[in-house]
Amino acid sequence: MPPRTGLSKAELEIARIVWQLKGASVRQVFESLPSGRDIDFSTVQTYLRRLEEKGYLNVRLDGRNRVYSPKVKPQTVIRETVSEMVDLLFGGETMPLMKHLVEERQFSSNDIHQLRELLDRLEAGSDEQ
Amino acid sequence: MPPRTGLSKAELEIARIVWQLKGASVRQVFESLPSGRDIDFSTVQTYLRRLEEKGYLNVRLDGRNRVYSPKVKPQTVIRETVSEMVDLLFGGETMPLMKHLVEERQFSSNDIHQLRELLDRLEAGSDEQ
DNA sequence: TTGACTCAATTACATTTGTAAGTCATCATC
DNA sequence: GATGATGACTTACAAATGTAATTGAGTCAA
Repeated sequence: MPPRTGLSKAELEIARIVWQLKGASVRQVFESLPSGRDIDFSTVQTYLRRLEEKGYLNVRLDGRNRVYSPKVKPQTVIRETVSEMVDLLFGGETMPLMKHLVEERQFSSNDIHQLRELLDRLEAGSDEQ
Repeated sequence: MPPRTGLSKAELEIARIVWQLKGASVRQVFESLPSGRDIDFSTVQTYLRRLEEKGYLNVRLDGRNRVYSPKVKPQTVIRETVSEMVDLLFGGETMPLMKHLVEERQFSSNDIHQLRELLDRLEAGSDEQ
């Protein structure tokens, strides 16, 4: 397979809907757009087609409807996108992003608790190597 | 001022160099490109011009050299870019990104230590409201 | 059986982005 | 004072992106 080329913003937006629905027709995606998001049905068609062309989605025919489903795992797309962003904004270093997030975004005390647990688990599990 | 439009990847790359140098001529930016990054001098010129047009950089003339300096604070650009990414990838929720980062990226035990401290400070300081 | 719809497929088109070439002025040097 | 480097400024141009109109076929209800 040719090296996937990145997703544009609009494509990512649409891909996320397909991921959530775990496969969907153009119409389903169209109808799942958040209310503020006012784009044409045929625009959605275009994005889905491009996502398929780029190798991110599979298509199958259900009668005469195309049903799109994830091909590349969301996990993978997320990893790649985040990685690119870390490179671009922080020269590839994760810690500055972590600091940025902790300092600039909102967390409930429950969130903080969960984060602590994540860190605990990390340390516990970091016995390899 | 017109609402700044987002930065493209190439523009962000160049902007970061200007931030680091805290102001630089085209040539200085050009020479600060990492060795692998092989783009033309005039390409750098174009990116800097666009960054200025978009309102992200200031220019001043030093003799016949243009010296570009940050206009919008890096902090702000970072906040906006991260925010957009969180919206796009995680529907605006920060926690899933935090989990992703903790689970998918590498941290030294010192990093983990620092993160714990950040969280401590957060909780300590979260007395406002 | 004729609209009204729905959908697939194709085509369109302006804007943005990544990248650079061309032109003209200036400066330093030979 | 011709020549080479430097840089500003202008222009270029293909690819990617955001967005949609058009066309044509199939389906359903009246």
